[in-house]
Amino acid sequence: MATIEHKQLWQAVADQLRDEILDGRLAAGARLVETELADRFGVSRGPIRDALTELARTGLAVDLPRRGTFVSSLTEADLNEVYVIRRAIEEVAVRLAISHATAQELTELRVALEAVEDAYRGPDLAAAWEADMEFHRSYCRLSGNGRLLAVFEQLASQTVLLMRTAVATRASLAWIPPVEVHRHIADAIGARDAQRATDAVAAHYRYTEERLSAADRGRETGPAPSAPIRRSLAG
Amino acid sequence: MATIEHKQLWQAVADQLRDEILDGRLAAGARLVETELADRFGVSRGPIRDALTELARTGLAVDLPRRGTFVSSLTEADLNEVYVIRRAIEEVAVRLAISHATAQELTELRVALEAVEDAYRGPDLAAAWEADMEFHRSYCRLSGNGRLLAVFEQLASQTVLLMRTAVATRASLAWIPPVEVHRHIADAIGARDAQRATDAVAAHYRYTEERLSAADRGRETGPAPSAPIRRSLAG
DNA sequence: GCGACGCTAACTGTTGACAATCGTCCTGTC
DNA sequence: GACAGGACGATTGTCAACAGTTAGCGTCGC
Repeated sequence: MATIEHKQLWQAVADQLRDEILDGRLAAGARLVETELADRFGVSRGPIRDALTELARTGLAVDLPRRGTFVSSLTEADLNEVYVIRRAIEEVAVRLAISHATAQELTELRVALEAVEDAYRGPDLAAAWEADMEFHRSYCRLSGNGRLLAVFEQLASQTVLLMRTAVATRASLAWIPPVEVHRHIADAIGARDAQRATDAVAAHYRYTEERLSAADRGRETGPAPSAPIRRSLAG
Repeated sequence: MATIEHKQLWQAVADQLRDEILDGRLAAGARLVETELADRFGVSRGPIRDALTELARTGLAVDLPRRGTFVSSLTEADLNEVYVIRRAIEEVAVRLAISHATAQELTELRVALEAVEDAYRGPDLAAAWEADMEFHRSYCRLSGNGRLLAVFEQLASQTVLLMRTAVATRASLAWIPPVEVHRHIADAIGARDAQRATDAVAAHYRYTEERLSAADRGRETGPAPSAPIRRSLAG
């Protein structure tokens, strides 16, 4: 059923820019000038504009009217916002997935889980995060609720960006890969135990918060307080 | 603090189209042709395109590449999707609002509640729905989570559209205004009782589902069941 | 020396035109 | 009579240019 995607220009541009933002080549706060990008990609400003609105839609960029588009500078507060919503919708997602996913569909969850565990064993953190997101995406997809999946997608790309900045200031995060929490979620869904699955999701996010707090305590002794990231454009 | 809004053209167009979709002048499935709209609004196709992508983003229209944009035809399944997510995020929203909204901010909730009750007493269903959405929007705003509010906004406009189509096929809905459920939510938040507030939101959505099921049963046997408590859809 | 004003450069918002693609109608054939 | 194929029309995707606005910088007045 793989329909050939006649990719629009703006999609190709958006994909490219998304990658560059997520792997840090485009730093937070960087300005995305339409004319520059148009030159660089060899297309006119139209598709560039479409790509930038797409990035703004997914939260990777912010669009200030008449002023330009900038790579998002996400902060601690943003991280909390994202996790609060992800937890809420994923708790629902696992329940929905349990109630109407076929046994065959549930196997793809285990595949995704193993990919996560493998990836976190490796050295490439960015790849691990992608696998991580793909695992969560799996059961959001299996929920059968397209809008839920869409909300998740938005938050997923922001999550990766947030992890980047979090690790940048708190290197210790990289040493505590979140593996068991994912296995618990997969197990509970596999057993079609709704209550346990919900709890497992909740536990996942409690664990994540705990990791962040622990890393924070470690950071308090060192430099870099969190304040000055905001409004890098005014300075 | 009222900063002057230099409204972009596409925003004005999007607002206008949104109104027309929500009050039914633009029927579900209607085609939105860029050149036509450009003529009608006296602007070029650029801002029209932006407006259409905005409508697509909020779910009021769907964009088929190379084919055009159409007013969304939302179905029963969409209604379920929307309500599932709204329930999930609103349960969180009330808890957040309780934990960090000032007493003064909570008063705006009561104002919104009274607006809802007044509106449902009147004959204008569309206005009642808007007031209804504004009530829910209040505590989503008070949650302090901007992304949560953004997700709500998307779903809110779809909700209004869904109610339109639901009433079109099940007139009996108009006779059962959902008033008490809102008061329970407001009361629980006002008392800063997180558990009761969460339960009240859950009850709200159970009640809504019940109303829809009841209307469905009424529809299966024949048109309009009796026992009217309150009157009148559009008079 | 410090703050306010005005100028300049750069960029976005908007426009109209061109080109590629899709749906539709008509025709011809099986 | 139904279906495949081709031409036409309509509509979107893309492009290049114009106009208005914003930020930065220098200059003037105090």
